[in-house]
Amino acid sequence: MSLKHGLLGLLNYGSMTGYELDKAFKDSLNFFWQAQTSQIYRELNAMEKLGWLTSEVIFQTNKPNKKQYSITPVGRSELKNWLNKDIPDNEFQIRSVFLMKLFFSGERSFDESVIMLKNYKNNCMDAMASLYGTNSLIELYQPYVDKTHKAVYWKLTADFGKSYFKMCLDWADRTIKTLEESL
Amino acid sequence: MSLKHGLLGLLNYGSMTGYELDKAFKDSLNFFWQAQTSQIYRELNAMEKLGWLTSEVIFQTNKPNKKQYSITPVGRSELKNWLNKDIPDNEFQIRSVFLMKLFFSGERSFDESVIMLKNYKNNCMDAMASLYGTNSLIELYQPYVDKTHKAVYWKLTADFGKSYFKMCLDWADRTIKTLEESL
DNA sequence: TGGGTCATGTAACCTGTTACATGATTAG
DNA sequence: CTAATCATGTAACAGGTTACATGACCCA
Repeated sequence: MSLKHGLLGLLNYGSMTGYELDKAFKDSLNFFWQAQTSQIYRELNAMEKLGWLTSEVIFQTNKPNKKQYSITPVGRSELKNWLNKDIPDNEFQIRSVFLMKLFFSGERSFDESVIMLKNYKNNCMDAMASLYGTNSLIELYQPYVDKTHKAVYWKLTADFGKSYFKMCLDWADRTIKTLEESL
Repeated sequence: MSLKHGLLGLLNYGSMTGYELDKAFKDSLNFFWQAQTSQIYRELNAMEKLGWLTSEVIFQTNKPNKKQYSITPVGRSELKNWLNKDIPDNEFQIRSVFLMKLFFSGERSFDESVIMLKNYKNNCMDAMASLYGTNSLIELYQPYVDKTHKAVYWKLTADFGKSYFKMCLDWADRTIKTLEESL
């Protein structure tokens, strides 16, 4: 149940509509968690039923009406609880279609494997580039987060990403060499 | 649809029962893909309906009967097809409850964050240790894989894991230091 | 006599994905 | 005129998780 808690964490910074949450989510948590817009709306409904949120309809002229969600005390204590609960071991596991394909690459040609690895490198480079762009996002959102030092944690997650993709690129280079030498 | 293809890949090495597949899966693919036993049985049924597999009941005395699955030509071509199909971009994304908690760690104390990071390090060390154990598994399974060089790809995926967990440990050390200095 | 191995599942549930629907306003 | 932004969803499906069920054999 992490998507719910991610939304809870964002609403803890301030009340927002589903639409705004969707954008905030995609600007911040998206690098380590993904969610479809439709899923966000569904979860917000469920969370309201759980009593974690309340909603208020805001009428607008010239624009569609909107529904603003606010975190409740119950929601806030749920967030703290979740934060301090141990993460189960299986949450640390890797899930990678890419590695699964590599595992079975004995079933195809050397060239096809190398093409996949080169595509992989391109993906990593793109992901890394977008992480270097988060610095400006962090500054953009900083005023909305009450205590400034909280942004430190955002930066730490971004650092993880940078280290991760760098490691992937290095590994891919070594792997391509290993394959070339095994010919 | 990667679990189906993982099972297909294993059955491509030789016919097996659900029970044997479950064990082979957990000995090999488990580091980058996870599946419950019940899910494996369910998927085998679905794959048979798709015509990717055939099954044959083997009667046994003193032991429960078993059902052996064999890959069909359709299944084999599905496997090759899947291997050479491009991996969609979203398959490269990270999903990490751990990073989500770190992101929101401004909501809790410094000590609690550090405890989480130390737990994380322990998890990484365990995972790394179990990867160093795969070498013997690779040798164990090698006779079952027709062409010996296929084990190269298994080793490459294990190398990824080792690099990954090493990177995680280094990052966690740096992160703990950063947090200590920010006090 | 208790726990591990062998062997196969069902049912309910939760989460995530894909496709679709609507419709006004505003900036280039 | 056309694309983006604002704003909220529903429905169907796919995939993964959890809990439960059964029962014999074998070894310590």
